Amino acid sequence: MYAEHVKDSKEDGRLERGRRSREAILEKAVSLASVDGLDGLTLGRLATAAGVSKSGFFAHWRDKEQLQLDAIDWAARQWIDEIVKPAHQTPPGVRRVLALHEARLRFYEAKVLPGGCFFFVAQVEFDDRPGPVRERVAKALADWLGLVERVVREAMDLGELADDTDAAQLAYEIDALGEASITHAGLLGDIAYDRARRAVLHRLRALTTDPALLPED
Amino acid sequence: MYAEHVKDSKEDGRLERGRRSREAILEKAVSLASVDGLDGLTLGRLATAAGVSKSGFFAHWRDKEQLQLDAIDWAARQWIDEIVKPAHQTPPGVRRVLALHEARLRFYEAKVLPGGCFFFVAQVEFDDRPGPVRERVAKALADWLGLVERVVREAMDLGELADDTDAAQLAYEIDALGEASITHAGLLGDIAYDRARRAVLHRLRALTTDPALLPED
DNA sequence: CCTACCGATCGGTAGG
DNA sequence: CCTACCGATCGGTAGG
Repeated sequence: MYAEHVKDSKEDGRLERGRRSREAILEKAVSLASVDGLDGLTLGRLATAAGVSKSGFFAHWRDKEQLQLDAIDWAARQWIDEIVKPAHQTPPGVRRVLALHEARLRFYEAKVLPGGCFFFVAQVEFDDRPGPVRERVAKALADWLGLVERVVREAMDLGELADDTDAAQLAYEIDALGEASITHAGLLGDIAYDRARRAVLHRLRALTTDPALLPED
Repeated sequence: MYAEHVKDSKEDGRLERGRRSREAILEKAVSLASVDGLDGLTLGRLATAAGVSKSGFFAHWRDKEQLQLDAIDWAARQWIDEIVKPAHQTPPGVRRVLALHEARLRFYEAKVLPGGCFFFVAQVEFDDRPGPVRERVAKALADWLGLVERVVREAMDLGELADDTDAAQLAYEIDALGEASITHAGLLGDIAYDRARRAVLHRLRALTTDPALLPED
């Protein structure tokens, strides 16, 4: 770290410029891939969108697959910053379960990414294609489901959800109801987001020991 | 019709051969598109898979978009034959609602299409891309949701589902829970199909006036 | 010898 | 339906 800093100073901020360039390219890559997918994302269009030359990529990434892997990591950090962290401002328990789902739907509705969700597109592309990209996408999905499941268990431990709640099953349902809202909203209208919201709210109302913790419809 | 028949006889079955070739190509197209999408489907690979030359397509279709539109129609007929019709052997009511969902999951599990579901991939590709393909995909989704909703209303009319059931909301939830099972199963394992099955079963058990109509877990 | 790029072009393949 | 091609663009790499 120290060595890097010294070197960077001597060479007039080249490393720092490189790092910023890299982050800017990844942000564009995630944005474009949310529409066209990780394969539909071409280096030529990404270069144009990021304002660099095509060959400039190969100073940062060996090949397209390395770019795809780093884009997944960038999108995972965005997911944490934009969805997981805001939801953790809500107190633990059944309200935090709902807050996670609603933060996700707001992320979609606000069109933070033009295609709605990077991970959804990546999952559909790579669910049946072996390789390191698939493994990274699978890990991201498992991490998200694991997080939802832990927040559900927390609510059970606090006595806010019934003891016999199947946490993994509920995590699947919450994720499914959220995922489908993107394509349904895109094809049939924004009412899909309300459907996704009410589906989980009603599910939680049926499972909670204290309905007063949850909002009305 | 009569004129076509006469012409066909005269020309030694050419029209009939053309029709069969067309159907065989569409079947391959839907199969390949279920994995790589309607855009990922390239004419070169489709030609090889169907055992025809690339230029042979242009005897049947003006351009790639025409092929995509016909592939959607072919997949819609397959959906009716493989899912809707079998489910209609179950008596109307809450049991038929569940039968529709389970027929769909069996269609996925049996890998009738190698990618699982043609429509799911097409929806994700075209939900944010204007044009005639998008309109056809949107219509297919609306038709399916409309069918599920009508079967739900039928169950309400028969007194098997609560009077205050929101049929369109329930149709959204059933579709969402089914759709997500494909990517979840592909990335994390077949348990996703069981999760999708149990989610809808439990949802219907909570809404039915006669739990004896539904199976145990 | 390093980095972060540039303009130009490699061998192949896309839809038509 | 075939061979034979087109304009363009793909992922990736050359020298400077």
